[in-house]
Amino acid sequence: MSRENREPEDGDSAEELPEYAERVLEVAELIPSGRVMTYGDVAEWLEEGGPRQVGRVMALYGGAVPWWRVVRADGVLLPGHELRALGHYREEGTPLREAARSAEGHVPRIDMARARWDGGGQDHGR
DNA sequence: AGCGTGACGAGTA
DNA sequence: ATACTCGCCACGC
Repeated sequence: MSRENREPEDGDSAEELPEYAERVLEVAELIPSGRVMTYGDVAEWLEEGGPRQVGRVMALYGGAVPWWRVVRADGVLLPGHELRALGHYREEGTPLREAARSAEGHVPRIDMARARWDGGGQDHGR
């Protein structure tokens, strides 16, 4: 019960963001500094779509929000933006998991067990 | 209309 | 720990 609320959104400009995208970005902005949420978590929170849909939104409009706080469930940093993300994580104190042996070019992953944010038990208009 | 692709995720080998 | 498969769903060709 969510796939029928389609708004044609005619030629009027100013807001071309699909409602779903807007919600995803909204959640992304809620994530506290130093914490992260997975794509799947966001989707569950919204009770709509799935990880891939959230990922699509982030890929397209993520630049407008703290995109580094929305991560993959396995904690792997976003390919292509690893250094930028890493900078934010170190700055925010996000728990990271570095390999015991530091190999060159190896990038740390997020310590999901500690960094994952559940939503703080907040309510999201339900 | 089918088919491949993806800022995904969980399960299996 | 890595590799592969399958399920998922919106998009583009």
